[in-house]
Amino acid sequence: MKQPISTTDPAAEEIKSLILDKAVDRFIRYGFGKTTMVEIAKDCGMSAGNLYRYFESKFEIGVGVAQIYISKAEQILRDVLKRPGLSPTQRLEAFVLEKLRYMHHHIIEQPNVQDLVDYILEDRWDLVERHRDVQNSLMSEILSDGNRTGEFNVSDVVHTANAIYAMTTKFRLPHFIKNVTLEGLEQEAKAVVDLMLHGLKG
Amino acid sequence: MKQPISTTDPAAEEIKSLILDKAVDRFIRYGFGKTTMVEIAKDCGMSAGNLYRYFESKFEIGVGVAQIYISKAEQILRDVLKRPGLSPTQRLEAFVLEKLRYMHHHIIEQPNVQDLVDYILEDRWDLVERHRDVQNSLMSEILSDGNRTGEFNVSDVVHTANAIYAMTTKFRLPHFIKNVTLEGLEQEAKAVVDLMLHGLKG
DNA sequence: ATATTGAATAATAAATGAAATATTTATTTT
DNA sequence: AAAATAAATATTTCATTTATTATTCAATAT
Repeated sequence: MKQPISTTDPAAEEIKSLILDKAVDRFIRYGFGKTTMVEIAKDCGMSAGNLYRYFESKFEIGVGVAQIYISKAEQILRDVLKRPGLSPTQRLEAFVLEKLRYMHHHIIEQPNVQDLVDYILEDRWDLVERHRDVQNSLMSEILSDGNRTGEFNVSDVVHTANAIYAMTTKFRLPHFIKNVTLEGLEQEAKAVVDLMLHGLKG
Repeated sequence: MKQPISTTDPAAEEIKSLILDKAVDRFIRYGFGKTTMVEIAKDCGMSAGNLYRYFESKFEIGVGVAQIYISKAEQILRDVLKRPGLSPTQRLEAFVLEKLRYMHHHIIEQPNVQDLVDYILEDRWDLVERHRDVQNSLMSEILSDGNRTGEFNVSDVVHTANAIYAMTTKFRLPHFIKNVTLEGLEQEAKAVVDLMLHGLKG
């Protein structure tokens, strides 16, 4: 088993980006399974064999594409934290809704990519965990901020961020997002956020 | 297409029960796919063709078995509502935890039946919806009771029961229950229940 | 007449082999 | 030497056949 070339070489990094760009175009149009290494290579103006100097396998190209989509989602969520003029409460709701909208958009508009990401994440639970950790870390910031302003009263922000993540699981699962309207889902998500804010006793 | 005999005939009802009993034994041991109609018929002391006087198809036998398992779950949850000496808060937590334990038990101890139920429910969304409605109706009773005692302050019990159902989705999904310990799941479920009780502002 | 059977048919799943594709390696180019 | 190719090999996929199983139905028993 031959290893790809060093990832620290800056020129190689550009070629890897090119490959991911061309691959993603194919994956969007035809899906991961229907895209061949020869096609990706041709789009990049190189031979199929040469792809293996940059990626260990077709699967690893898929991993690269999935990581791009995960990174985009994380960027959107980071932007929610930077959005000016929102109270912690509003920020928390926006956080949940933006993730829901991102998922819904890709499931509806780019089902092939969504299928690819799901397929990759089946074998790469570590990426799911890392993405969860990033989200929980961002959520912890929102909770800490709420504590600061007095809006929240959360004793263990990390523990609570985890509980919120569990509570909002449904709004990250393609199975529950397909075949229903975004509007209906948003209403349901808002109800969940409202309940987690005020509690049954409030 | 020949229809099965009338379901109001009491003798026929007993035979249908026998068929479901024998079928479930096979499904538990060998799974739905590996069980043949001839085997079920032999266990019942009849011919395969005769099964069709009682069930339209093998799939409908599966539906019958799935309904039994769903009914059992609902009975367990009804029992939680009758359990004496519990506060509404404790009842709510017990409700969520009992469903989780029932799911976990079947996923771990009887994976073949769990697979069958999942397979049937894929094509019978109506059964999922009915089961959800039953659970939400029971949860509404718990919430109303909490309002009565002053423990809860829920303005729209049905709406809130729906939100609780959404919040606890994760604890009903085989995908999230496999490969983790029941103890860990229970802790997570308790954290979710605690958060939905007190809210972030409490 | 009703219930049941067992053979006949239809549908499904498993097995096979051929074609396509991923991956490796020997060779050529830069 | 490093980079890339193109041919060689190993896997996987896909269509086709074969076998199994579900379902129907004409015949038989109750």
